[in-house]
Amino acid sequence: MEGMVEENGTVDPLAPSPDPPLSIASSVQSVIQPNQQSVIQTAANLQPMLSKGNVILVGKPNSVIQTTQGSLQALQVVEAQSDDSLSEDESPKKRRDLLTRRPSYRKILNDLGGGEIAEGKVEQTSSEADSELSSHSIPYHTVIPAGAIQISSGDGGPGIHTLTMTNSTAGGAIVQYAQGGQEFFVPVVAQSGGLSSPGGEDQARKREMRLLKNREAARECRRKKKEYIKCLENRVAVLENQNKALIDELKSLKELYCQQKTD
DNA sequence: TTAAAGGATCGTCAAGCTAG
DNA sequence: CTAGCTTGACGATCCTTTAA
Repeated sequence: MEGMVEENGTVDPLAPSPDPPLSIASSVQSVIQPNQQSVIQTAANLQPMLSKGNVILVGKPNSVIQTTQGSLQALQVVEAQSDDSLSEDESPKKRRDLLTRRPSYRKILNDLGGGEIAEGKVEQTSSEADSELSSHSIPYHTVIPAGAIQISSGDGGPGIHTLTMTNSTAGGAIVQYAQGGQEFFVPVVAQSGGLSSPGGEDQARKREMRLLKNREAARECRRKKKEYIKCLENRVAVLENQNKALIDELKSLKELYCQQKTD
């Protein structure tokens, strides 16, 4: 690929999601938007690529972007760290942590600003996520204490129309959800405290509750992850378009220059 | 048609993070 | 400090694709 910024680097997913592809006129001004906190990850030896107009200086941490307007934009350069760079005597656990731990999607998308993932379990911002949810029929349910009935209104979740409590007993109940033509059931355990029970039973109930919550949390987490990945894919597409436009612009300017030279 | 391979999804555990 | 939330990892299961 003969791209400029992307040739040797990857665009950081944390960068705010871009506006629609820049017009040529504006893209000539700056590859990196002044108000965007972009991070460009590059190969080690990427040389300055433009001699005039925009200069992108990379290759060393804490580099700076200098624009024609004379304004300086701090650039955080993330040095690619391969697995090899981790010391060998690092314990497997620590090593694993170093490799895997990353900011939460909520944090990332909060940083993104516009691309915030819906907070809470029943909000949804992206229509794609909507379709995904419907196509996978992910049960968007809410844990409620036994004995209580929660009616979900329109904004309470995508397509949850009716809720009915069945089989309500002292120990718990089955909550029945109807979503479109589908129905699904969720066992709900009575919240501890209201019932006197032997310790073991209480423990087991607590565990059930914890597992249920974690199950839902995992679902939610996976949904966020998918949405986040879609965000990234969209961003890649936009940046590729920008890149293409810039290449075309460069080409036409070159042609113009050559033409004028021969005249 | 069927078995194998590979991918997707799920539930669970564990550890980090955060709000109160 | 603690309870609850979030998320990577892992194993199990299901689903789809592909070759025989």
